[in-house]
Amino acid sequence: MLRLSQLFVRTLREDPSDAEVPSHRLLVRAGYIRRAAPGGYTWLPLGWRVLRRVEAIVREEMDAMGAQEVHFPALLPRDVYEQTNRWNEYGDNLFRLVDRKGADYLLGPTHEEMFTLRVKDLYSSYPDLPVSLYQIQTKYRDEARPRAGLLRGREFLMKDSYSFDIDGAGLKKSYDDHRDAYERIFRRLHLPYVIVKAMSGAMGGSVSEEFLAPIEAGEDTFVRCTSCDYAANTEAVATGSLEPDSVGHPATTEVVTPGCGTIASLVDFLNANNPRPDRPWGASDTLKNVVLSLRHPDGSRETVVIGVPGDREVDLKRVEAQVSPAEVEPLDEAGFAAHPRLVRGYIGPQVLGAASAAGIRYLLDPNVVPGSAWVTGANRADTHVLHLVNGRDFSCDGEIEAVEVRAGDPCPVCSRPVEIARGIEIGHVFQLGRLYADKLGLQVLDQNGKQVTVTMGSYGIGVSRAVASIAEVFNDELGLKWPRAVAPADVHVVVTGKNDDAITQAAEALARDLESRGLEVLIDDRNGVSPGVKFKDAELIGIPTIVVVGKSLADGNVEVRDRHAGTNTAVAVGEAAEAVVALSRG
RNA sequence: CGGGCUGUGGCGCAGCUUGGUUAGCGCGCUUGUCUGGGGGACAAGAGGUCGUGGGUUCAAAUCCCGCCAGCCCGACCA
Repeated sequence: MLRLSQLFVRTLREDPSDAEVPSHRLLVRAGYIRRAAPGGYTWLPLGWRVLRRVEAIVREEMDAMGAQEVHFPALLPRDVYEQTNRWNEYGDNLFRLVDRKGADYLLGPTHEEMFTLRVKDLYSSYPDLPVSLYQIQTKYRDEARPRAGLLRGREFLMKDSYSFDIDGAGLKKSYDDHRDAYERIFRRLHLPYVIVKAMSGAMGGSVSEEFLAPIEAGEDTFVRCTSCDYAANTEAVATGSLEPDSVGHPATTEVVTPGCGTIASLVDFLNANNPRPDRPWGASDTLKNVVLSLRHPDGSRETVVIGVPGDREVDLKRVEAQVSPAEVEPLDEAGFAAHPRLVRGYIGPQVLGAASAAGIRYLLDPNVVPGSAWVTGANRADTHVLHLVNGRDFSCDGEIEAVEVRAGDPCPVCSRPVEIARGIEIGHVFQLGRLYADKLGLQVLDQNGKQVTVTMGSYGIGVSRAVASIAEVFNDELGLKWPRAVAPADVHVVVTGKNDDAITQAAEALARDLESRGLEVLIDDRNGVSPGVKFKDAELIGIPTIVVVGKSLADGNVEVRDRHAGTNTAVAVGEAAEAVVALSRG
């Protein structure tokens, strides 16, 4: 039994000034956590209980799907990460340290290498596979900017698992098993989630999905269909299929457009001097050609131009996800100087293309559909062309998903409008394939006695982040209100009488009764604390069932309050324990 | 890493502009009395390197510079 008179906790009457998002504010205020370091939190007894309950659910479901729990060190030697080049590639987010001998170490941000090498160490033939291993481990990432309390720390608890299979079909099954287990886990946690398609980046062809909890404080933006179940990370979202433009367009004409280096000025100028007969010109009639510089992994640079409708911005993250592993940035001054054919503000596709004299690749966003007509630059200062038709007057070297996605864009599956939402990544499932196994030489003998490279998946759940996400979803103006599956206790007994009187005795007896029925009980047995304070604390702490033993005892009743339903029911003392048990199981 | 704001007892804040008593208020904490169904009252207390290092000055919480930390926005985030 937890006694509030003894419990190591202090609730705060006011919000801590450094906490902004609800989960951070309430977890600190209700005495679950305290900040200990930049991006690091101390778990106080209440918080630690919630974390352990979440962890237990994750563990149960992982075990149930046949994964085996192991535990690696968080402190890892550099050389292993050298072999996969992640010592370098992981960049500044890797926590690095040096021991007394000057040897380099790191604090594990994720453990692909260690698991791969351990499997290589123990297993060597196909009957050993498949195998899925997992751990629940403290992870470290040297985030440039920890924020939002537990939602984005530098030290956090994560369940990471890895599957090892002999072939693609096996990997697919391991992946699906994990995906199913994740769905069960998040359902049990009562954490709403959306599974979104994620970019697999350089691993081309591999499958990756993220589990996002749709909460405002989240830092991921995703797209979901208002009609079907399509959802995707904005980087991975595909443009809905658009009809080609089959309307006949007038022949191309050049117009002199002095000082029209921007889309807005161009549209204004055209409406004033070259009005359309049918409707005013708009930014969406213009073709904007954005010049980007790609930096390839070998260090070489390439200039490319991407054509998008003038009313849209280019989303560099989406572009980067598609040209990965190359990195993308806008072309700088020196870059323009090296390409005299690119007349800034007046760039048009007529002179572009890999086969052109300039030799610059020209890519089009799918929103620039075949047959559509555009106003665009004439590649001479102060001159634009009208009615330049895609396919008739210019061509491209390929398509690229480049524009920022907007609410209302058509769903790639059902063409109904999509919406944009915010979420936090609480899980990620990833078919790694043979990337790590290749680099670390994880091979086993197959049935024919041949060495084959093992294919892998990696799967993560942010356990501490899940706690924060649950707090983010389940709260109101009074405080937290935990789902029963993860609450720090099942029932919170509030004693409003003075010590040693009948009320106290009845409350203590009820608490013991509840405990003997298998419930975890938190009792507010503090003496000399007014009822108002106790009620406020109970609501703030957020245990889903609150039983008040107080003045209604005179009528033989206690009050059973349901924090979620907001109900307050008088129940005879003798029936209270049963009623609470029923509520807790309901 | 860039921009903005901030750092004063456990928590929330005032004081800083214009340097000068013993650094103040509310909450919380301790003791006592009262009170006892919505953060109650009265009284007496404890608790402070004013983030930190340097500088200016007879004198710095206050002015100047560096650093550290926090929050927000952006960049970053397999």
